[in-house]
Amino acid sequence: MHVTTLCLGALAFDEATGYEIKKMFEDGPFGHFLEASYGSIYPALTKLTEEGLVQCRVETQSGRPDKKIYALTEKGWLEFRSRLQEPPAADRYRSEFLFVLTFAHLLPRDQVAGLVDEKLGELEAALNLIDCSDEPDSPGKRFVRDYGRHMYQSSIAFLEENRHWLENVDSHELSFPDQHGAERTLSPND
Amino acid sequence: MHVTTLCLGALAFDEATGYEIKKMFEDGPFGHFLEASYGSIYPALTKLTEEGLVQCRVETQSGRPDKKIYALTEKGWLEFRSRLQEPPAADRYRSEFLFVLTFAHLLPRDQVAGLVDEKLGELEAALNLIDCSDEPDSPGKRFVRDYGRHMYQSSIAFLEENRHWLENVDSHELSFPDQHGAERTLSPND
DNA sequence: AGACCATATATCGATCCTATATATGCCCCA
DNA sequence: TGGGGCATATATAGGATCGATATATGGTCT
Repeated sequence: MHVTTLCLGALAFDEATGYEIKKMFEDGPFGHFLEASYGSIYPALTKLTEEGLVQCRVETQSGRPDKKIYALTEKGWLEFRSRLQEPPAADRYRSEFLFVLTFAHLLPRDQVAGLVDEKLGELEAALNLIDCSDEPDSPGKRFVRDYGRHMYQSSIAFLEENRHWLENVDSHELSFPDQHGAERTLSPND
Repeated sequence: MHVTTLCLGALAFDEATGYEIKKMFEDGPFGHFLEASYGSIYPALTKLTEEGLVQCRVETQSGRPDKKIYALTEKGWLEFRSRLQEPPAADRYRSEFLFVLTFAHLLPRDQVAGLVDEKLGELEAALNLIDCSDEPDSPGKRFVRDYGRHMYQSSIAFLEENRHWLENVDSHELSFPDQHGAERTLSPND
């Protein structure tokens, strides 16, 4: 799904500037499950304007660059509804946290505990952000927000209940294996 | 985190070809939480070879391109352990599924139900894939696998228990609003 | 006073993905 | 027995996207 489609979705809620659209991917309705950078949003808005799917109204400001407020045209509205029909791509989850934990046996115990603590803090903060956000004004928004809260809570619960499996292990394989990783491991018992 | 680091991690398990590394991001130990394409893996392996972090052994084959089997050097091993010390970037979750559901009120009821059904199918398939995979040989691998299973189960549970909030709504706002999305909505009651 | 953050647009370079090219053997189904 | 599709295996061109930075100023915090 192209960034232009995401921008159409953002503008389907209300007219907005590029800056405000970016914030929708942080705090707003798309927070926690979508991201887009200025480097993709601004070119997308330019392209949408050229295609007649959005229109731009300029508000002059002093001290800051002029505000360019974008709004859907009727053509853009129809185009967005058409794109919503297409099957969405598969969800993607990228976690360097889990990547590092995969190699917990190569790290000192304290560091593993620190990583888990930090992740728990992030998850709590994200949960808090959800609960402080505006009340959703549509069933879709509500559903998505509740889904996010559920998943964060579930993640916290798992980490708290299972972290001991990572932190209470004795063996730490810290040496370079003779041939390759799977063949030979070293532990304090060797 | 750079793809080169991910490749070092893959080779920390065992020597492998580029093709096999790619599979590790689908079925293998990194399945479900990391992705990398050929377009990034092959250049990464070339770069790692130039830097002396991995070495390459060629096995000739008939009918297929020669197998290039890559293995960590001791320098690569030390480099990988060093990179594991660095704090991992924040997790990223991208869901076009949730994006579309945010606009559930713009879609026919059947289509919403279809999307949820399809997502449930994907989640069940992913769960099944985890349960069919090899037994993990390290606490880290086991933890990560169990985390994945937990989150898939949690997602399934939420969708089954809450889908009715999306599917049993009456109002569908299908027209282009006069000014912009937030100002005026149409429903059968208007 | 000074540091930093919010506002606001814009772009360069690096990174990464998607799609494709190439080549062949195997399995399945008709 | 033929054909389609899939698995194996490397490689790259082109496009999409991100991260960092530039610019400018007013407000808040210390």
